[in-house]
Amino acid sequence: MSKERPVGDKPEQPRRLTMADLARMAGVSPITVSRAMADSPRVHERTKARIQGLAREHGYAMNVSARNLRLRQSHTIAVLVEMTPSAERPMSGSYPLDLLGGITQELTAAGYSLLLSAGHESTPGPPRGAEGVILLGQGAGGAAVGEAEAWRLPLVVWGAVSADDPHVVVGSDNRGGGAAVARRFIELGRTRPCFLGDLAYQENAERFAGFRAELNRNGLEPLLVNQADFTTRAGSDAMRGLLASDERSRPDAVFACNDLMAIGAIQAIREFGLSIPDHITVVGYDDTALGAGMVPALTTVHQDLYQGGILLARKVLQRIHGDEVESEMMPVEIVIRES
Amino acid sequence: MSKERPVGDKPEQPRRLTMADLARMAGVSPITVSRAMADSPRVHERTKARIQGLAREHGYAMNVSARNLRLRQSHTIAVLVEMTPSAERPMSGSYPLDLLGGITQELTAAGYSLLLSAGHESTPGPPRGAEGVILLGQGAGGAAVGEAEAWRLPLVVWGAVSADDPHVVVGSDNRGGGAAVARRFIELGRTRPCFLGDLAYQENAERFAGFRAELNRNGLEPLLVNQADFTTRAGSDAMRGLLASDERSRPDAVFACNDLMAIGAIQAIREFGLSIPDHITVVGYDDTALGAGMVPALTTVHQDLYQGGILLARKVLQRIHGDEVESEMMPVEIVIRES
DNA sequence: TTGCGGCATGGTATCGATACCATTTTGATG
DNA sequence: CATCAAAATGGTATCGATACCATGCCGCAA
Repeated sequence: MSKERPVGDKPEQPRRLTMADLARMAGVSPITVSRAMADSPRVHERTKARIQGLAREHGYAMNVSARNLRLRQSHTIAVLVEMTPSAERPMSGSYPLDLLGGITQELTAAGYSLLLSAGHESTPGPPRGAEGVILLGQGAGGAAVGEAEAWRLPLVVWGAVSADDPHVVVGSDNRGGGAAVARRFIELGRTRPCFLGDLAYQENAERFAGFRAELNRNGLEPLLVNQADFTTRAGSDAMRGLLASDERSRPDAVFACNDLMAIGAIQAIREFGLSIPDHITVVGYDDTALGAGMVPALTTVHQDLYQGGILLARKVLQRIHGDEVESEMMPVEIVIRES
Repeated sequence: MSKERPVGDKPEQPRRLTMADLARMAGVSPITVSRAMADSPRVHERTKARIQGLAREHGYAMNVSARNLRLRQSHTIAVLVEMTPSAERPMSGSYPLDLLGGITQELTAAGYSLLLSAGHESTPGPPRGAEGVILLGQGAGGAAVGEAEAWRLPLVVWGAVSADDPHVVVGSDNRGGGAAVARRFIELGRTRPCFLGDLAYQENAERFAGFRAELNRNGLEPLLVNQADFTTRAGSDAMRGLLASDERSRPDAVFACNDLMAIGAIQAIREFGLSIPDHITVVGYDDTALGAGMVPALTTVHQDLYQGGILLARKVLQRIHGDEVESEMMPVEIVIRES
């Protein structure tokens, strides 16, 4: 006897297939269908195959809400991205997108979904039903961290890794990147290295720290140009200032805290009539497509952001499963090109 | 009598607050709590306030799965992003991220969540439980569209808008952008315009079409340099080729299909010893931060991607509500700077 | 033939929120 | 004070999938 729908909620749709429907078709009970779909060993292979076949044939899609309700879980991770206008933050370029790629890959592989939220929303609570949170954008220093932490959910942050930070942070090895650049300069025999960038940002501070430490080990002290902006224009301006000085004290090696500034610096140097890399060598950071396509191709520090995303995802999942998780630094690699 | 949990699923957690709990605390029935939380007019203001107060005080968070199950909806939109390695596709930069920003804003405002998926996953079906799909990345031409369409869900695509396309597409007015650049060149009195870009991409083809049509109306015919790559290097190379030709036929105005190529072209022109914009004027497309920060600052065509995201979101929601929806072109605007 | 362990499967209750319909309460008017 | 409409609230069933426990069935040893 076909049951009329006693609840008149939405009589429009033809009502999607349920496990009960499949069960009727296969001549088994709903619970058996459930087991078959979960590939449980408690169902005979023959039955299982038949049911799975039927499911595929009729395009059965499981109702996630029902499953999640029964299982008391959502299989969902929230990713919060602080998307700010671009001018003020170093969050230029597609870097969050690369991270997202890695996160997506790892989460979907684990059967989880990714719920995206933008920062500064009016929602007071955590994104609906998320089991964990990944925070992208302003590192472990910003206000968003505190807010996210208040939700009492497993939290992982992308940013600058520091030992005394209580959060689980994944970030690239900024210090190591700086050191690698320093080593490169030393190999090239440069003696008047210079750093361009704003130390107010934790990441830049780390890069400079690594850079300086390595130089000091070799008896050198870098010149620091604290430049607040992140644009090519900022790079040019800063560089022009340096070039104006006495030839004897003029830098012969410039480490810019990102590719944009490095490109600006290169422009200024060439306009000034000096050659790259003969007179001055320039190294950037980020390995953007832009720097790679330039003439001369930019030497830069590459961070594998996709891999970073994978790591972030893996760590939230581990925290959800109750494992202890530590912060981690991604190795970076200096890509030597023409500058 | 306190009920023991008959099902021994997960005895660990302290079990989150439910409406029934709130109901007990407030001395009302669960259904009243439900109404109060939904701000229904069927509950006395006094009661409503009391219940909402309790909820806030105890940090009550509604179980989304249960709600969605009962309501037969998920309040979730899937966003598919075709994230490809970057070298080959024009999807450079942060443009999908800007779109995502707009989408997020509009969806969360409407009480919907955004489920992010990366392209080329092994998942055969639509993202779990989504009510609609937004496709970002390869426009209405790629393979992903067909796949997404097979899911029978309301679908909206970002890409090149064309009249004969059966899909709902949102994209910027590429043709209009091209025309605007043409008008600019004509205003400046240029007579030998040139277009740099790969017409294999629908968007570029549109830009060229608009550019050419407007020039033709003024008795001019643009030179087309079909360049397959999208990098600055490609821009330089193409430009060097043009500069090598006879001075009489050398272009005096270059429209590059994106900012990167425009920048490359500018580099080549300056290396060649010509001045910008006196000898040759250059216009890009996209209005990236990069072009804006350059010296000389790049004149370019700006598209409001954030607004585009809002539009995409709005259209899926409309389709979900059963409204007829048409494709739409976003207006673009030429930003005149120094090049 | 009888008894028993193990495998395959089914019945029933449950996750938490909400629609439908019923019931109680309130307020207003004759 | 009685009567009735409107307002406020509650009981019960339900969304779809799954955990627990029970049952039916098989073959094999005694």
